[in-house]
Amino acid sequence: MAGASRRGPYICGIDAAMDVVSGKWKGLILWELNAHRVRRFAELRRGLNGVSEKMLTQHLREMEADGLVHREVYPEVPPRVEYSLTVHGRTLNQALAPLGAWGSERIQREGSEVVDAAGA
Amino acid sequence: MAGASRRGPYICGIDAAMDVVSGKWKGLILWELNAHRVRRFAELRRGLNGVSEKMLTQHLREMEADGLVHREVYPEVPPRVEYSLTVHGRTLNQALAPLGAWGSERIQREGSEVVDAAGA
DNA sequence: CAGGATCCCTTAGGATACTG
DNA sequence: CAGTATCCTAAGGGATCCTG
Repeated sequence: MAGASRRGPYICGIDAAMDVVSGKWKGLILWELNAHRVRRFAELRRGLNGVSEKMLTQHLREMEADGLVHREVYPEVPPRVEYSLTVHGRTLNQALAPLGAWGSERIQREGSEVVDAAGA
Repeated sequence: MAGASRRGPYICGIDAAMDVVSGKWKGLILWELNAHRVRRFAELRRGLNGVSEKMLTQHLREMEADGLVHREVYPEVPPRVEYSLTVHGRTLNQALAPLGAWGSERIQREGSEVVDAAGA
């Protein structure tokens, strides 16, 4: 599968986590599913403004394979599929929180000087 | 510049943080510099087994531009350059810690069943 | 509605050779 | 030693069309 996770031998935890999170929309999908608990395909598409059907499907499938997302199919017509986070998805979201905070701070001070506390 | 950070408008903190961390070796560089405090180019290369000179330079330059890494050049011969983390680099490392822990746990249970606590 | 299939473009990543 | 320059491949991402 194209774009699937490596699942290869990892050097460290960051490595393994990044492997699972890398992908243009995965962070947002996590965010969306965490905020709404349950979302349908079309709802997610609207939430992730600009994502193509292919990419959304692909990311969703990878995240499902990685055990982050649960996919519930209702055998109805018209078809209905609901996505939600698994417990792993939720713990990942929590682990991501500090990083999100760091990023937010970074956005705040965008443009200000960059400190240097290197060797000095 | 190829592979440079977007620095574009970010949707959320995760987005901004991921932008700065994405890159095959950045996590490891952060790790190396955090562990050793100061590293020379060749030392980093050895630490990051398999990285090419080009990629190491490229990543280092991007991280420098992002204010994560400090580059100290000693005008000697033979040339000597020392890399270290800035305070931003160190806080990023701290923000990354929970994610690293999550990834480590994930590696541990590799192969075990993937829980499903979705809609149920 | 949800998504599979296909084609195409852009980007990340890497090998190698050369230089201050 | 610490890069820079160049070339190449692989993977990520996306548009569009088609189907259960």
